[in-house]
Amino acid sequence: MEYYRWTQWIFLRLFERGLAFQAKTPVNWCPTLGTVLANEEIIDGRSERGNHPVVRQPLRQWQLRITAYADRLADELEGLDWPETRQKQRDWIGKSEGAEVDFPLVNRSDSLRCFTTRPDTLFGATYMVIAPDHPLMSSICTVERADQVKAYAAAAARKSDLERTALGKEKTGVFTGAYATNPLTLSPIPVYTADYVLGAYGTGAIMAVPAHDERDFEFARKFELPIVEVVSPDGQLHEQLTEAFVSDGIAVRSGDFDGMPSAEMRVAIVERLEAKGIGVSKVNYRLRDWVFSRQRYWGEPIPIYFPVKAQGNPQEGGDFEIDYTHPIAVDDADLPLRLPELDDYLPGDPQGPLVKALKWRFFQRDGQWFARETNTMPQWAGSCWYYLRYLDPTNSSQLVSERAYDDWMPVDLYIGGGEHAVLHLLYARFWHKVLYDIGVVKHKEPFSKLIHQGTILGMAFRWYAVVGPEGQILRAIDGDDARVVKGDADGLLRLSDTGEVVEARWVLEGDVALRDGQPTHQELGVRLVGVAEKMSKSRGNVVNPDAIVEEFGADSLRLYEMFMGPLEQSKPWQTSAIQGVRRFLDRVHGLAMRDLSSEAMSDETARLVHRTIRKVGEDIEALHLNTAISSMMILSNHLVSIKSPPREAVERLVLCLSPFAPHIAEEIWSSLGYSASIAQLSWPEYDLRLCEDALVEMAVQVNGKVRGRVTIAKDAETKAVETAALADAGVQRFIGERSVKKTIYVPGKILNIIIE
RNA sequence: GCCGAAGUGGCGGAACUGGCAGACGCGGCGGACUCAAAAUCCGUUGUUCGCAAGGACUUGUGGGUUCGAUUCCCACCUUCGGCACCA
Repeated sequence: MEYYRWTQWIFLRLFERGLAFQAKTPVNWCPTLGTVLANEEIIDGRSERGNHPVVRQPLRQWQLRITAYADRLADELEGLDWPETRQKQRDWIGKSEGAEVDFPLVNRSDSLRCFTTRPDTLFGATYMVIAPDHPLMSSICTVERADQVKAYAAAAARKSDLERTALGKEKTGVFTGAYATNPLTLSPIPVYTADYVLGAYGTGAIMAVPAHDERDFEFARKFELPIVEVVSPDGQLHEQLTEAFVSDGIAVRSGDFDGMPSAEMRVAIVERLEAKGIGVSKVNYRLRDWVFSRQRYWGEPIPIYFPVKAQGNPQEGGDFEIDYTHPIAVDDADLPLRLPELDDYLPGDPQGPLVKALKWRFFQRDGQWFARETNTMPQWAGSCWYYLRYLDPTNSSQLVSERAYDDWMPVDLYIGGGEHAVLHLLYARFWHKVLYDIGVVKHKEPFSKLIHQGTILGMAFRWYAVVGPEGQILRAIDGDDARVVKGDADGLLRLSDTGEVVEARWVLEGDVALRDGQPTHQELGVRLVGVAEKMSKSRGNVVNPDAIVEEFGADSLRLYEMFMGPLEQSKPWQTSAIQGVRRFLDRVHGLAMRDLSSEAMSDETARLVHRTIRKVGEDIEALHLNTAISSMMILSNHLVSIKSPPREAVERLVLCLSPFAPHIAEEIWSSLGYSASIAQLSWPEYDLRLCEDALVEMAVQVNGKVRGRVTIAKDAETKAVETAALADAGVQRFIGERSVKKTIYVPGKILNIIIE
């Protein structure tokens, strides 16, 4: 509650600055969840959570004006140490520069404004398209067309995104009966409506230039509209275009602009339009404002209330009418605004379940009734700024103290799943920037370095079952049989030679037999192919970490997860492989229990110890945790082989291991006789001189192939190396009688002798 | 379709800045211990030709640059992730 007090506090700052506002807009209403979802939370027309259908429906909603920050959100990504996610966010924001152009409507005094990124193709605009939900729609369409247009618009509204995409890209649309004038050619052009134009983007209307836009080209073909080339690749005129030419070129059929290159013309045209007052240069974003209200109980209450006209006492069921046009902020001093107790907090009502809390919802002040907002905030709200509150969680007077902020911020390394690449990470950056603007934080960006950890996949082994018409298994074939192909029409797998239908079948790691080194089906004897996929119940390849901890221990699980491979990579879980890290931990433990020598380390051991310290330290910095562990394994293998391992070496190994396997390291440390925690110690130092060898074993190549090796001083002179190399029997054998043409010597690396 | 990432042994993976491909681990094989098994320990393990010494081949495919390419360049194939009528 102390936490969401500050979430509400931030909301009020957003509200004061006009960044939180109400709008009655078509939203993505999910009847099953009883709530509204952001575009980002919908995948193929279904909810990301639970996969329920979603419909478009107008509803009063709170929105956050993230679009006001679009430019900064895109530009300030520059300089962050982030992976590909930077580009993903830029794509999501989708900045596009162009112009808005007015097309006067024929027989009317007003015009239709459209957005285009290609003002240079304006002379080729042969028709216009407006979105089915365009506000001017009902007024511009002619009487005789009205029914058809209305039917089309209604059908488009019903279509979910899923249906729109499932129907392929076949263009549909109807003529509205209206005409507009191309402001440069002055010819009248028809105005169509089609759902390939989106009401929510740009102005909801486009000028269609079929010669230079693939979608317009397709539409023009279908409706037999004129296609006029105005940009030519070579400056020549072409009559019949077989496809849209979308690249830049040379202007043709464009009056006094003829001959101008596209880039230049874009500027010139906008200047002309601006001079005439019929156009303006304009930047648009794909990013939409963020629908921030949810119709659920479990969310921070939105600290806003509204005046009410009431007949009687609305707390006791009296009639009331809420004036949503006058939102009033709750005083900061009255925060947090808590959730009321509710018997039934299931969602369903489009205003949210809080409408049922009459005592909470309505209150009276100076004889006037007011009603609280019954929508609540989404889950994202709290996660937008938790990294700040973590620094100073008990502070009751400030969101975060300056001292705590300076001690910790910005976040040096943020490790999070790739699924948050555009949702959470964009929202959090937006809030951070607002907090920056009001002086709560001092950095423009919260997270300096970002890493997405890879998903751990479940491993399953495939074979193919040849199935008969009733689904019975006729016989089994190898999981890598090349004859298995996917049918184009039905998507079923078939054998390319016999045409029989086959199905992929799966067995788990534990049921795989090995024959001649090949994974094989225990009973059927067919070859299996290991396939790593996202863990899912249906495939049965889910691994429960609790069971792993139970069997191998928490340190083994940690260590194995780090040892599997690069942090950022998706990698398959192999329960058999965790045995390896468990063995390693057991060996280190066993090592420490042995009779340790207190004598100085041998030169060989000392070198390995110092090298390991360096390697592990560097690998931790670079987050190469797998190779850090492997170098500790090398050291432990070495120490195990010594009759009486030096105590000094073992202690340093345990110290290196402690961040990776803290529990067992602590345990070993205490059995080595120390009472203080190993976690309190600082990282061991290494001696650089011991990390480098004076002598190196160097490969000698003859014509690029390794034929021998010599042990020689690291920085030996070319002459000395050549002499040593030529003395090597293996090298001599390959040179024989032939003469040496040239030698290439890279000190410490290689000597390559080129012969005739 | 567009954008991004990645293809290395039976498997997970390693290889600094173009310099000995396969570290480390799993699995396999052989051995020790054991009545036996498990656990543990030792040896071995890319493919292939060869009795052997030794040779040839090998980092998705095909080209290129280079004395030398897993690494750089071009084209293609495959897999994974994201976006998908954004004018």
